[in-house]
Amino acid sequence: MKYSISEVAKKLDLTAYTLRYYDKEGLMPFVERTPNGTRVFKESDIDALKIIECLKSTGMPIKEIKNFIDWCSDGDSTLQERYDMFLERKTSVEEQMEELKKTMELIEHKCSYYKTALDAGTEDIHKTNKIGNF
Amino acid sequence: MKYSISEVAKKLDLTAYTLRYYDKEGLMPFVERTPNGTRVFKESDIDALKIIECLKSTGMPIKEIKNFIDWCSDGDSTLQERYDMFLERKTSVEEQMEELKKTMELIEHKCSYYKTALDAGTEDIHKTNKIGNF
DNA sequence: ATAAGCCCTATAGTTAACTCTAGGTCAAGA
DNA sequence: TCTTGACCTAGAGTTAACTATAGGGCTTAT
Repeated sequence: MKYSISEVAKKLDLTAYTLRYYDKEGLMPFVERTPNGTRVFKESDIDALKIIECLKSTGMPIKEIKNFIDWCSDGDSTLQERYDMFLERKTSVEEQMEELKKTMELIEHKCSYYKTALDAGTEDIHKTNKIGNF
Repeated sequence: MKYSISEVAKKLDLTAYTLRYYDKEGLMPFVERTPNGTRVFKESDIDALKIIECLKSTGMPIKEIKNFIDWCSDGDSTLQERYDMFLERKTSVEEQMEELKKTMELIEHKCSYYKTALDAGTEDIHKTNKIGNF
């Protein structure tokens, strides 16, 4: 099955602009073209784009994702680099999860703070203790 | 206890530039000044900045954080808005956690993919099945 | 009293990741 | 044939969030 750029954009919830931008940045060297230059995406290209989106969602900048794509093109000699990169991504995601957990605790604290204030009709209910007055 | 802008920057792992930028964007209307204009931070200002950092870490843009700060200045009439905002943040963080979990699964899959390839010395070990060739 | 070191404002510059416009090609339908 | 609509490139514009510079003011140590 083959897809046009706008079909892929819809599938991945991106715009065609974004996909062309990724291509320009060297993230999609594998996508083939018709003789007149139109991009033709195959199933495996979409899989690769899903990995790219995955890496992006870990906060990895596009230039670093390009390194990975280049390594992929370079073949088996870069297996170690790619393995190390994913291990590093794993660590990064773990840290982000920890960070989010802490954020969640503060947010939940604020939710109950405002619930109490709302029930009382005033924030003054909290003003007796010194912390958390925001 | 009072603090200078650079002391606060160090405490919160930000730069003085960033703090002045926040101030310019209206995030710190509560910070007092000496007669000649120098900012003087008190403990409660630092607490407020921690909340701002917390909101920022949920992905909230500075302009929306400013809305919240404005509501805080407006007093009890905005308690509902502030409560709703934190509930919304809570939902957002929950979604981000879900997203990160999915990301983690893919990353871990890639880790074992590359571990296997590395042990075999070649990525070809995976080439028999059609998916996941990246 | 003068230089160092911190503070200030206003404003310009940077970076990442898009997002859009202009100008053009090509294929299919009325 | 001619128009519509999808595709293309090159390059300009946008936005958020800083980051830095220029020019100036206090305070403190030599």
